[in-house]
Amino acid sequence: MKLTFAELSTELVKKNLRPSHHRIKILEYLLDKQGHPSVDQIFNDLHKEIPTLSKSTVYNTLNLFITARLVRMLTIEDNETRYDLIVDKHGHFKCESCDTIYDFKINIDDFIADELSDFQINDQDVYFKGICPSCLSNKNTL
Amino acid sequence: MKLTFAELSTELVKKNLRPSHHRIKILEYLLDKQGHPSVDQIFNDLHKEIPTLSKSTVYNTLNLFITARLVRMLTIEDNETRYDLIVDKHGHFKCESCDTIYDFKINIDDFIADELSDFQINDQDVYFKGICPSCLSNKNTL
DNA sequence: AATATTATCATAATCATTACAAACTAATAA
DNA sequence: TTATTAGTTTGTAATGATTATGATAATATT
Repeated sequence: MKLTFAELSTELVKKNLRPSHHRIKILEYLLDKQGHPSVDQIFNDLHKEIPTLSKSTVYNTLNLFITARLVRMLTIEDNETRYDLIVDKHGHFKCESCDTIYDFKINIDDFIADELSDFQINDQDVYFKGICPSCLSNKNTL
Repeated sequence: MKLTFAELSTELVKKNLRPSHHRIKILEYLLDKQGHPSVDQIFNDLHKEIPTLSKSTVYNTLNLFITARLVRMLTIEDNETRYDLIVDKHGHFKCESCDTIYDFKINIDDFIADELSDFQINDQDVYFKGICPSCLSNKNTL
C-alpha cells in the first residue's frame, strides 16, 4: 500500500500538520521500512538522500507525529526507542539476534481482565522477544 | 507473604548469589514495595536506612538479579526502567497520573497467534497505560 | 514586499545508565 | 593468626539517547 507523495501530504494536512518535505519523507520512510526503525536508522538512511537533514528534526518530527497520533512509540527495549505507524492493533516481536521487530496479529481486547474493568485504558502494548525463524535457521546451519 | 531476612538470604544462595546485606535489603524492598519501583525510588528509600548505599550498587544488584532471573526489567516507559520480581506471568498497567504500575492476570499463551509458531519466544510483556480507578475518582471530585 | 509564524539546524544541556578503578569485606589457605 | 585471594561496594567519570535552546531559513499572512 505504497502512498504517493501527494497522498502522504494529505495525511499530514488531515492531522493539521504542515506537509513539509522532511515530514513527508520521514512519514514515507516509516510506511515503507519494515522492522520498526530507530531514530538512528531513520536518520542514517534519510541523511543519504537529504544531506542537510538534522537528527533534531527526526526527533522533533517523530514527537510531532506521536502527538498527532500518527505514530506510536515502542519501548520494547530499554536503550532505544522504536517507532510504529498507527494502523490497527497488533503485537510486536523483537528478534534478539537481528533486532528486527515483527508485527503479529493479536486480539488484545480478549486479554482484558475483569480486574481492569474500573481502569481507563488508553494504550495497549504486547511485546514478545526471542529468535525469529530466519535467525533460527541460520543458527542451525552454523 | 513477607519473607524473613534468613529466607531471603536462602533465595539468593539458591541462585548462587552471595547473600550480602545490601542484596537482601534490595530484594526485600522489591518484595514489599508495590507499584514496581524505579532505581531512584529504591535508592532514595533504602538510602535512609543505609546511608552508605551507592546508586551504583542498586544498578549492579538489579542487573545481577536480572541475570539470575530473579527480577525482570519493565520497559513500559521510555525514560525510566522499572523492576519486577519474577513470580508468575502477568500484565502491567501503568497509571499515567500517579505512575503506579499495577499487575493484572492475563492468559497470554491462549492468544499466541499462529503466525508466531516458527518463532522462539523467550519473553512476553503486556503493557497497558491509562488512568487507575483511584485517580479517576479523584479527577471526578475536582 | 513586510511581517509574523513555523520549520529546521547545530550545538549544548540533561539525565539514566554503564564503566572503571580504588577501597573495603568476606572466604580460604598456610 | 596472618597472608592471599575472591567478591562486593563505592564514587566518579564516561557514554549515549533524548531534549532544550537560540539562530537561521522557509513559509504563510497581511
